[in-house]
Amino acid sequence: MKRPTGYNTKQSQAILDYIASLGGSHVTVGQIAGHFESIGFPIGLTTVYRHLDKLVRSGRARRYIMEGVSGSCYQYEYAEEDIGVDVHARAHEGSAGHFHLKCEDCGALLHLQCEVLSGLPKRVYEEHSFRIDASKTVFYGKCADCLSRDAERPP
Amino acid sequence: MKRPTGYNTKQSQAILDYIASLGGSHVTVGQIAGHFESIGFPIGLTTVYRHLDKLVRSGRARRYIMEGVSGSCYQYEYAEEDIGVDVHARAHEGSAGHFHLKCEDCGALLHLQCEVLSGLPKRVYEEHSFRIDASKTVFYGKCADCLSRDAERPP
DNA sequence: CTAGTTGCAAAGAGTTTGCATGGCG
DNA sequence: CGCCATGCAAACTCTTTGCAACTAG
Repeated sequence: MKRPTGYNTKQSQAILDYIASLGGSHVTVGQIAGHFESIGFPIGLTTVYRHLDKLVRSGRARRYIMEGVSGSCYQYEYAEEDIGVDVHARAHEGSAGHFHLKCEDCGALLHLQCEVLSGLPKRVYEEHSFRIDASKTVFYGKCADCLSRDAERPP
Repeated sequence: MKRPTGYNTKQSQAILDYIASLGGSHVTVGQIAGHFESIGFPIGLTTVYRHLDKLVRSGRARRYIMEGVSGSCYQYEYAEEDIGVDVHARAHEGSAGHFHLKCEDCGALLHLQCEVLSGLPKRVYEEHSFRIDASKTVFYGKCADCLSRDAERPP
């Protein structure tokens, strides 16, 4: 993988380490900047944006556009080994990449990986000639917590 | 369905008619405003936003946040009869309501109904206690046409 | 020394809100 | 007349760019 001179600065490494430490959970740029500010190592928003951009382009992170309570914003997550750059090349073969579940009530974003779905991109490609990009697909609905809360106290 | 007094103004009706005429294709607010300007019946951006907001809330339109070449923006599409409000009531029973496939290249919106997916909401509910709202879920990717175009002339 | 990085400030783009005007019942 | 729709302007949020100071090799 191409690695330009001087790329591994403190900030660059810190950002990569941080999103990697989240194990696939999503963060916004603001949350990342906030994290580093709170640990006494502030990183400018601009810098965070630029590094995430690099990481996304090199396949080490993924970017989603998501709707939140107050408008929309980008969310980033670490791209784990098996669903990185090379997924693009073999997506039509049925990548195992996970889907996402977003709770419309509480906003929780969950990972969804189950047997039915792991074969879905392949099936859809075979039956509909449509190549699904799992990483950009989000299922909307209600999570278990909100469902049980509703059951106790109907809306 | 509740219909407040004075709701059917010229602008309101024009916007609904327009997105309905697109047969499920998506448009941005700017495109809608541009359309009405070009036909000699300009509607202010604010008004477009407000009417779309109403339409989304009443279930006659759906809003997606999408990534474009120059940043992200909301896109709207007409909500057809069969994937409207009543899906909510029986989603947890494993509704047969179809999903949508949206081509990121050409914007085509396809209906997706296959055996794997018809049982998906039920499976996900059983395994993850998450109730999927099929009508709000869109799979992103590339349609057959764009795939074959890419094959001929790689990007 | 040189090339690349950093981050403030300012510019952009899309969306929402405040408010005065105007149309329709 | 009274209520609500309309749309301009301004506010807001998130993101990107310009630029001068700085850092690492």
